[in-house]
Formats: sequence, structure tokens, C-alpha cells
Amino acid sequence: KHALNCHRMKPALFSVLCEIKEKTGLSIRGAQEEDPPDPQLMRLDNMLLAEGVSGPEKGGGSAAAAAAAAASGGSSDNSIEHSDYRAKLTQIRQIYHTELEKYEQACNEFTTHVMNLLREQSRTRPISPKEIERMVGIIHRKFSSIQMQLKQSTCEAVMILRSRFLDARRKRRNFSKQATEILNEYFYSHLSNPYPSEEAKEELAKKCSITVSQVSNWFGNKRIRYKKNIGKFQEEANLYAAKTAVTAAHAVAAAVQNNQTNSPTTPNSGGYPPSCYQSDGRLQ
DNA sequence: GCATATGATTGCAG
DNA sequence: CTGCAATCATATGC
Repeated sequence: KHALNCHRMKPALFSVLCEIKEKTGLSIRGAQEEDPPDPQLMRLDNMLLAEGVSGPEKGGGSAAAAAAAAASGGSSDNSIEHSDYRAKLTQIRQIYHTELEKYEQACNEFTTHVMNLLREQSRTRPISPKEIERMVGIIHRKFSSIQMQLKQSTCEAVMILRSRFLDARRKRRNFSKQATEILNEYFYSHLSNPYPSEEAKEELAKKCSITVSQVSNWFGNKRIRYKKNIGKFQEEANLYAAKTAVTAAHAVAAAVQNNQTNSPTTPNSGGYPPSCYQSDGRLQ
């Protein structure tokens, strides 16, 4: 929906065409945009390049996108959203290139058109090369100002894309089904002490392809919400307890002399009741 | 559309 | 710094 408002450029293009067409050879006053070293343009160009919108097509683009995401993301990679992000960026890039090409083509066409007009006029009145040069210069300036608009709105679109995808809080994504599966499994199988160590968190993070702090958040939320009303989670608890019981049963059966599957010396801090059933999880 | 679920953030305490 | 509790903002199911 917010894709790109490049279409805004089209009227501009046509209006310029008409403007110049109407005033063939007359004074065109829009020449105040004098800019070989325009800082604004350079800024836009640099940003587009850095964002991988302009520049080499596929490989460079994705690399730049990944670099950009990594640069502002901080943590190395969760990479779940990268594909989505990259797809949208590719889309922007395509639109940008298409439009750019269109403008270029239009510019060339129009230049030759004007040249032809001038050539025709040269039969009725003398036309100096200087004048032709001036006309061409005017046309090119006009078109490059249009290009700048294109670049500007492309930058805008990229910025919006970025903020949408990289601002984690605004665009919350639920974890994958299997990720919550893994987390829940851990939670309910360590219900008496649902505080994973740093290593355990790292392991879980790796398995779920989320970050460690996301694991911490999840456990924080889960603990408080579980405690808040245990009743609501009872069904879930039983489900996962049963599930782990199956796997635990194997371990228990394999090593019968170890009578406990969970940590034997956990102090059971605070309000967590012993799990509905798990340590004697052998199926009967 | 609304109610609920859920991930993230904030403020506070130890 | 970690965890808890409240809260925010979005996602999701109806």
C-alpha cells in the first residue's frame, strides 16, 4: 500500500514536457536549479547506493541490504525477516530503475524532438549552435530535477521500509510455531525452576532462531503470565508435560538408576507449584 | 470490530 | 544486571 509514490512523478514529467513544448525556444525561467555539486543530490545518491537501490543489480543489492540491516540491527542475524525485507527492497529497486530508464528515454526522445524542431526552424531563421546547446542544457536540467524527485521519493520509501521492518516494537512478529513449541517444552519441563541459564538460553535461542534477549523476554512473560493464573495454562501444561513425558520416558527407561529427570537440588523458589506431573513421568 | 494472545518496553527492587 | 510487574502495541481468532 505504501509501496512507492513514483506515480507522482508522471504529471511532473508531462507538465515539463508541455511547458517546454509550449515555449519552444522562448525563455524558460526554471533555471535556478544550478547544481553540478548539489549536496542534496549527492546525499540522495549516496544513500541509494548504500541501500543497494542503485548500483549493481542482484548480488550487490542483497549484500548491501544485509549490511544495512546488520548495521542498524546490532545483533548479527535473526534473518527471519530478511527475506521479506529484501523482497520489498528489490521491488523498490525495480521500480526505481524502471522509472529512471523511462525518464532517460523520455529525455532523449524529447531532446531529439526539440532538435528536430529547431532544425525545422533553422530554415526560417538563423539558429546559433549556442542556442541549441542552451536548449539541451535546459532540458537536461529539467529532467535531472525530475530524477532527483524520483530519488527522493525512493529514499523516502526505503526509509519507511526500514522503519517498518527494523523497529521491532512497532512491527511485532509472533515466533514460529515450532519456536514456541521448543520454548514451551523447556518451560513446562522445568516448571519447578523455569530459569534457563545463560547457556540454556543461548541453546534455546539457537534452536528457535531468535535472540537470547528474546528468549529472556519470552521466559519473563511466560513466568509472570503463568503465575498470574495457572488455571488458564493447565491444559497447555498437561499437553507439554505429556509430550516431554514421552521423551523423558526413554531417558528414564535408559537410565533407571537416576530417579529424577529434573534437577534434584533446585530450591524451588517462590510460587511455582510442583508440576502437575513430570518427574514420575514413566507411562503407566 | 472486538477480545484475547503475545512479544517488547519501561520502571522498579534487590 | 536480572527478574518482576505493569503497560504498550501489534497479531490473531472470532
